[in-house]
Amino acid sequence: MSLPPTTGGPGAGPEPGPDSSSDGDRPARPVPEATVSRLAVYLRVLGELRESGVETVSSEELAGASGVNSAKLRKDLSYLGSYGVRGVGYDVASLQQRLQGELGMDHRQSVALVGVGNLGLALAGYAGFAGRGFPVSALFDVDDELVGVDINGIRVRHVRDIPEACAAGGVTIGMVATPGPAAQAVCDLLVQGGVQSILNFAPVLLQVPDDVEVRKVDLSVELQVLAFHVARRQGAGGSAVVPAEGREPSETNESVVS
Amino acid sequence: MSLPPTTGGPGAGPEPGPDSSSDGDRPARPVPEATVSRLAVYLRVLGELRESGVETVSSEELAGASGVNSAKLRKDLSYLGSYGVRGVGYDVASLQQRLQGELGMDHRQSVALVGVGNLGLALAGYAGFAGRGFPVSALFDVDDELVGVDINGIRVRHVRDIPEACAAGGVTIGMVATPGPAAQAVCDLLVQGGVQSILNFAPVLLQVPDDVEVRKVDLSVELQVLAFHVARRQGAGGSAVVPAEGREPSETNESVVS
DNA sequence: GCATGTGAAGTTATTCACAGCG
DNA sequence: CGCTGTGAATAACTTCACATGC
Repeated sequence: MSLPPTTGGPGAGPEPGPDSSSDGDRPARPVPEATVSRLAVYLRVLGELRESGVETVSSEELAGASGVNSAKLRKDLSYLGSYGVRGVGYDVASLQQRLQGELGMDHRQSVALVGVGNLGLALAGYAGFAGRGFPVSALFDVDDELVGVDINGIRVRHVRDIPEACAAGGVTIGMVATPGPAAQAVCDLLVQGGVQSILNFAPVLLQVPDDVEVRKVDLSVELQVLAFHVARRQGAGGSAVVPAEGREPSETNESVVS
Repeated sequence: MSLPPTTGGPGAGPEPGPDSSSDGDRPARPVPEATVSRLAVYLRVLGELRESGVETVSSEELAGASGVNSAKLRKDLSYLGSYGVRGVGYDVASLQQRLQGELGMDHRQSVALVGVGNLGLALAGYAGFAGRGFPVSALFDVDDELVGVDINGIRVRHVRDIPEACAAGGVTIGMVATPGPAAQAVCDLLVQGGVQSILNFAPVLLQVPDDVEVRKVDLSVELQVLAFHVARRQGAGGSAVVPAEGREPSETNESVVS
């Protein structure tokens, strides 16, 4: 029960070298993690601009539409090299292409979704995925009622088929939308199938090998951060608490997706 | 088209003083933003520990179960004051209570959800919300097919009722799960209804007054960050790109939830 | 002239390492 | 003696401000 946290090694010490992959070439251009998330945002905005027929944008404009300030945007883009023209701005089409390349959109990304319950169904049907280059191409569940059912033209398969199906289908990204208790087992199956990137919606900490990347989306955490700010605004400073008429938080904590 | 970004002022210059609010009292305990998100995670883990009958945890254990290192956890908790016992650890129950207070769980949090489509339905039924103190208490949509329908015992109302219903129901948090183009209008209605915290699932940047807090959950961005790491691993360093057999990203970009 | 690209300064967050207390 | 709480050191990220080049 005391396994090491996400990133770190077994506990020995800090990692030996900055990059252990055998490529050996360039120091693998260090794009800061914070920058990567924003690149994805810029890419969407560029898509919208392109549809609107805009051919060129300044850092100021693109930044404004992305919700960041222009200096940050320029610094972010500078990690990819110079793709702007001084005194003019950026060419929308070519910057878009550059970002797509950088964000791995030139590799085919194949997404598998495990857990076709409440949330899973929504994710399976989420137009934003297919529309942005991440078509969900495989569905899995344990429920016999669901296995065999067609959703958006994709047949739900049993989770036991995950390793084989993922390996065969070249799945690069797995999404885990199962109840918490099932998540780790499912994750292991995905890893077994060669999946190296996992988006986890289950409220648990997934344990994975060092070469697998996990991102977690925790909706309750998002709400709680908002609740914090609500409390901050209303309750002001005090430490004493208002009893919140007639209802205590109580220890209810069933957790987990449906 | 050149509205100022989220936080900053009109753009004149740096703010005059460190704190311009008129409270004047304590510097309003500065809990770092990054810490707040983690407090929510600790709170969940504490709930699980409590259910397991654990009465005391060390920073090491709690940190491990939360996916952070122990120093960070201790520093995070230190912003709330000393609630641990040296040489022993933390009392699970009292720490849980303390965190609940800090995260606004002692105020009643009432959540309104706008957009009962694909994703909205899933969110409405997400057990994790109700179970963790965030019951969705109001549903809204524009679709006449949906208005009037009962979902989990809650009747869907028309979006035009948002201002009145939110004000009357004391809604503190609004969730926007509409298609992108509708999001801003919906957001305005929520703000009109007095909602000061919004969780936005639509792929657009919401424009709100300074006293309203918005958090954005963008699933495509999450996938793209993962895709970036996939590409980084496989494609290695090179700048030149593999044409990805037979399919270009193309300019398809319909975006938006169903 | 004008907007990019970038060193340098500033800010925020993480980690270290150890004093202090039960 | 063990584990918390925290100042100090480090690292990551952001913002500033201006040289650079079209």
